This record gives sequence, structure tokens and C-alpha cells, in this order.
Amino acid sequence: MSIAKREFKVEKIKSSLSNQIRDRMRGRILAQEWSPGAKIPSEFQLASDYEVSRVTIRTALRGLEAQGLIDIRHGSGAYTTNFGTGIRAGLQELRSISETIRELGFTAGVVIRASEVRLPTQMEAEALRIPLDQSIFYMERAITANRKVVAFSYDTVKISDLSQNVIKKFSTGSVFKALEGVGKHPVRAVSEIHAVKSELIGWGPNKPKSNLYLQLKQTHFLRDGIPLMTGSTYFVEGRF
Amino acid sequence: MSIAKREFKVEKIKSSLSNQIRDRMRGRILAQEWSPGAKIPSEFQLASDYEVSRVTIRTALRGLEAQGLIDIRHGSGAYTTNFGTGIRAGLQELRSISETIRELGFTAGVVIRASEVRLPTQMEAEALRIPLDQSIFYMERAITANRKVVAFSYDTVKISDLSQNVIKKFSTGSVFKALEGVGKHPVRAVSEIHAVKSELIGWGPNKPKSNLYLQLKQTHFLRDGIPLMTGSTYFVEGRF
DNA sequence: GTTCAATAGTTGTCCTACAACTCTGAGTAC
DNA sequence: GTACTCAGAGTTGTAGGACAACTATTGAAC
Repeated sequence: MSIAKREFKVEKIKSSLSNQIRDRMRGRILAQEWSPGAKIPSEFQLASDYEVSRVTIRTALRGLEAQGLIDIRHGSGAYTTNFGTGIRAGLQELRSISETIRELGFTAGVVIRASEVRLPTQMEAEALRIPLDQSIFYMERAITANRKVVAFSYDTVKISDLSQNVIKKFSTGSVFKALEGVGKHPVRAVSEIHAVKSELIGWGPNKPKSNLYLQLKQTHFLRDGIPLMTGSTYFVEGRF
Repeated sequence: MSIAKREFKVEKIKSSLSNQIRDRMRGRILAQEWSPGAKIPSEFQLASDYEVSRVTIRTALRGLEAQGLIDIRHGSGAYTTNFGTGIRAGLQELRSISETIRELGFTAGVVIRASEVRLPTQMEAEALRIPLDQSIFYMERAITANRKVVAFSYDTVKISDLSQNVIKKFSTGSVFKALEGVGKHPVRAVSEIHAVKSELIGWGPNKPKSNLYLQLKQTHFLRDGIPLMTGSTYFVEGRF
């Protein structure tokens, strides 16, 4: 009797109702049932569709938001987040690198090697969806933890409607903070991750000998899907 | 007037109450306020502590769960997920690689090069927390998408209480499926990611010339914190 | 045309209640 | 003593209703 019961228990790997619904909706989103960036039905509608309570739907939606598949806006609705490329991997909530370093108990720092306003390259213009004659702000930085360089970053910011003041701030502190100050708060990023080996990436006295890096290639978007910033951060292998 | 209003709006980047509480609790967890794996207060308790409703607390806890910081168990409570190492980066909900490949619209396949039962190395024994004389199951595989090799994987599974039958199943299909069949369902993994360049990793006719890989080093845990499987998956640079 | 106010629609939070599950410990049978 | 059963307390999951806070749209007033 007790054995039979235990055997039965093995079969039932049922997850919670809200997780089941989350996965069903995940499938619908990945199957492009709603066009990219489109608004999905309201919580009330979904609740009646799936015949569950609004609480259950909310829990499922929060899960999808955490997976980076939708964007929930208070008072407006939930929208699918299919930005630009077909690459869907690595869409996550943003967290600045410096912040992460501090959370791990280290002291975060930044060294700026170059910063300029110039015209975009073909690739940059494509990523930011701007014409080739619209100038951008470009920056080369080294990010340190406890005074050791852990990453080199090359970033391009769209400055179409940013004041000179804001641009100045980029050089002094966190880019994220500066953007927040003018209400341009990027909420999502599409990332690709690569392994690269090149002599052209690192610089300065702390340039690693191995030339092995973990490249995090990101484009940051405002929540309405407009790209704002693009670039790559190269983490020095073994230091982070 | 309208300008002033707009300026004011810029200042107020207030997030929702539940997200504020989520971030406050995130800080408490990272500050090790609760010992690793410990149970955190119940939803009722937290609700009265923070003076908000249980719904708000639940939303915050779900967020922390999505970030991989806690593990919520129905009927029991929420527990911090500080497994073993001090490395906290990359604790996420599990999703099998094959599953991901299929979701992206490709055909997933596996080629097995070797599989054997043998004694663990020092590192493997440490990761799985077993004595050096307790044998383990070892496997070398190549993972394919649309018949192209995208990754090579080297895995070690603890088999202390697995039957020969289950072990056989490893060779035929998904490791995850086989483990689920016996009620051993890994729920979390601690991961490290590295860039590596080595000739010793790839094999077979599809061995990449560049020898550049993205190494995903993982240890999978049951939800009670017992390690079950450890190993590395090497993604061929540029193919995934 | 611009601005403003009203309005409907949507998500965020609160409350209460109960279902489903886990864990523990007292009790029982052997 | 040991193993098993089972009730009960504690906790998370789901339900339903209500209202607050926010967004987007519409239409009126100027």
C-alpha cells in the first residue's frame, strides 16, 4: 500500500497552476501568436479565457516578465518584447555592472580612455536605427573591481535629443544614472554572448596577456522599443 | 506650468511597492542576513513587518525567486538558495539545452561519444560532495541543432541511489527526462561562464577549427541543496 | 490648433476566505 | 523499541471582490 502510494507520487510532477499557464502563454508568445510589441489581452480577459482567477494570471504574467518575454505597464497593459533581431536569447532585466560589482562586496571604478561625438559606423547606425549622418556619442572605458580591471567596454549612445549637459555627465559617472536623470530609462536589453581572442581589445598597464575575453554584446532599449545604446563589454577571462 | 509638471515627472522614477520591497529583501539576502539555505519569515510575517498586504509580499518573493535568490516551496516556506560556493552569479531556473534549441525552431539531437561508470576525480568528488571511492556516471556528448554540432558536453552524475535501469536511459535520451522519471528533479544550478581556447574539447568530424568555446560550467542541485550532477558544456563560438 | 477635463480601461494593492501542501509530533500497533 | 498512521498547526496557492493609481483616448472649451 505504502509502496503503491509512493510510486504514484513519482508520476505526479505537476507544477502550480500559474506556472502551467505561464508555460502555455510562453509557447503562444514564442509562436508569434501576437505580433512583436503587440499588446496581449488584459488580465481580466485572460482570467476568463483560461478560467482561473486574476491572481493566477498575474502570477503567470510576472513570470513571463521575469523571463523577459513581456513588459507590463501599470495602467496600460502587457506587451510582448520582440525587439528587432530574431535573437530572443538573453533578454533580461537590466542591472548595471558597477552595481553588481558592489553587491558582490568589491569597490567598483571606471577609467575612461576616450570619449567623443562622431558619426556612426554602418553597424552602429543599424543597431540604433538612425541614419548614417546622425552623430552619436562614443566611449571607451575600463571597469575595475578593487582597482583591478575586470572588463573593457565600447559603447555607443544615441544623442539625438540629449543636451550637452547630459553628455558631459557620461564622462564623470554612471551612464545609467545620467540617462535616468533625463527620464531616458532603458529597461531592456538584447544580448549576445561570445568568446573572443584578440589583441585589439584590452589597453593600459592592466592589459591581460591571454587576450581571452567574454564578449557581452548588448543593445539597450527604452520600453517603447526604441534603441538607445549599443556596444560591447569584454570581460577579462578569469577575473570576474 | 506644463513644463514644471514635466520636470517634476522626471524626478519621480518610483517603482511599484512590490519591486521596492523586492529590492530591499534582495539586499538583506545578499548581506547574508539569513544563513545559506535558511528559511525566511512567512508571507504573513513579512507582510506585517513591512506593513503591506500579503499580495505585495508574494509579488516581491516571486521576483526574488525569478532572480534565483530564493526557492519557494508550497506548504513549507521560502528558503535562501546559497548553494556551496560563494559564487552567486547565474543561479537560474533550469531549462534543458535541447528544449531551448527546439523552441528556437531547430531540430535538436545528441551524439554520445563515451559513457561509463568510474571513480570521480578530486574536483568531481568535491562538486558532488561524495567520497573519492564512490563511483559516478560519466558521459561525453555532442549536442546538435539541425545536424550541426553546437556544443560538446562533459557531465558527471551522482548515482549513489540510482538503478541500473535509469543509468541505461541516460544513454538513450534526455538526462533530465530520465532523472524526472525517478523523482530526482533538479531545480537549480550554479553556473559559471568562461571563454576558453583549447584543442582538447571538440571531437568528431565537426570539430571546429577555431578551438574557441564558451564554457558553461554547472552544478545541478535538488531543491534540498544536494548536488546531483556537475559538468561543463562547451558551446562552439559562432554556432549558437 | 492647443489645452484641459472627463472617462473608460488596465494594472497595483488590499482584504478575506478557503484549498492544497508540508512538517511535526502524539498516538498506536507490532 | 520500532515503524507506521493520522490529526493538527503552519505555510503557500488560488479565488473573488473592492478600490487606488496610472494610461490613453475622447471631446469640449478656449
